[in-house]
Amino acid sequence: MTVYDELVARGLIAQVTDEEEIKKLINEGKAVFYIGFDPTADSLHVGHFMALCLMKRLQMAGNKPIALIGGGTAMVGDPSGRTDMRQMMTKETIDHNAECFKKQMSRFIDFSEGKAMLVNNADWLLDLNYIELLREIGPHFSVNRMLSAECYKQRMERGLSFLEFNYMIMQSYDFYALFQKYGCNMQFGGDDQWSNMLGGTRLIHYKLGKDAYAMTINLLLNSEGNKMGKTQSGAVWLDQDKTSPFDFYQYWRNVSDADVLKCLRMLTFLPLEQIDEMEEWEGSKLNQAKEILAFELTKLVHGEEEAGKAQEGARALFSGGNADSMPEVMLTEEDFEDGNIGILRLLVKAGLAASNGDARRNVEQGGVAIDGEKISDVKAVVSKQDIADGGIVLKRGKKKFVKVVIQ
RNA sequence: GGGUGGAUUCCCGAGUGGCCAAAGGGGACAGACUGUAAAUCUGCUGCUUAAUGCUUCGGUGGUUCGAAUCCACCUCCACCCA
Repeated sequence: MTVYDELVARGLIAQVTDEEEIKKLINEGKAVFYIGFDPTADSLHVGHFMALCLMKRLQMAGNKPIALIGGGTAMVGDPSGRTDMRQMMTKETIDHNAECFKKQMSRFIDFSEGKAMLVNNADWLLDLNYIELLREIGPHFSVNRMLSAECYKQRMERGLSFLEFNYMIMQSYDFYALFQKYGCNMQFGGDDQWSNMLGGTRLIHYKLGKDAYAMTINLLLNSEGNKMGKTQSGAVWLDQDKTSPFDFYQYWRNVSDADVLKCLRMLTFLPLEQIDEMEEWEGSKLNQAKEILAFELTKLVHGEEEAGKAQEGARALFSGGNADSMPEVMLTEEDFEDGNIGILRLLVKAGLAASNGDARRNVEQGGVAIDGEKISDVKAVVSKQDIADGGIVLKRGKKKFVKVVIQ
């Protein structure tokens, strides 16, 4: 099976500019392609992960990836598919984030011996001269066409600033610059980037009379049509200090039935035949597929050891037992009064409840347990000795566990 | 620059002087049922408390016994006109 066919079979490809040509290039390992990542946070998240996997797949097939960090484009902010303007970020924040991205990326992509490149568009965008740029590429962009682009649709109702409107031009310029500098002939990106990417191919065509190609990958949506990789407390990060391997594992362990196979295909490197077999699994057997998904992804992001720990921890916990690898919370002397701590305060301290009121509610509704024993009295107290002796497992709801220990 | 309409709790959105910690919906959270899934049903959703109390309706001042609601100024947003 060729790389291209595999990408199709995994449901990754959304749109392409020239299927035949792209197929040929990447199957023969002749593509020099880039994917842009705007450093809008200090860690990559699941959305980026998909793109990194794609890079890896193509790199393994002999193509050369260029990871572009958008130090320049982040100064502008991509309005695609957004309802609100992004918060403007300072140069310092962007630089810091770019550094973090760099570190994380090198864990996935092999940058050695010129097998891949890492560049930052701040290097060429920041020094552009306004009038020069306008005269050089301005004539090639039709405002009418830009305004009709799908990615601005939502913004046409709520307002689009001139700053953000220029994002497409910056991204197009990137492609144009990379094409000239490094012979980059292809751009990949999320499907929401389609119009920005077309801008680049068009610019290259007008300015240089050459052909460049673009391909988008499907966004990872769940069966309800929402973007995956988001929780109520924010994104699922690849940085273990922001999302622990255990939480990362749990996120995938908990995907709904309807989404497991899709996630396995799109995100893991498991052979397609193996995934196809799982198609037959029904009912509770699908739970096994979720375990595989969670393990595989945690392994890719945090390594096999962490993945193993997360899996064992989760298994032990959900089969009613205790576990070593779960989030731990330390209490100090000041947290106790007369050698005791109230259950409500304990929940708040452990980060399992937002406030005393929240904690109270959870206790009253029967959602709190210590070492497997339900606590139904909001006035219950836990003594220091009980915790000191090996710690206790505090549970809120069905899936939230914390090990409480004393410093 | 001129005009009009807006800003309410996580989101949408009602409320136009006391009965408002603020309807309704969504989401989130907890419980039941399950398979750490989905669907369904129930509860719950500012902080604090034993009761009570405290802080909130874009901002700042004001009127009033009493303001999310009335007035003034300001900030921001949308639409129309230039």
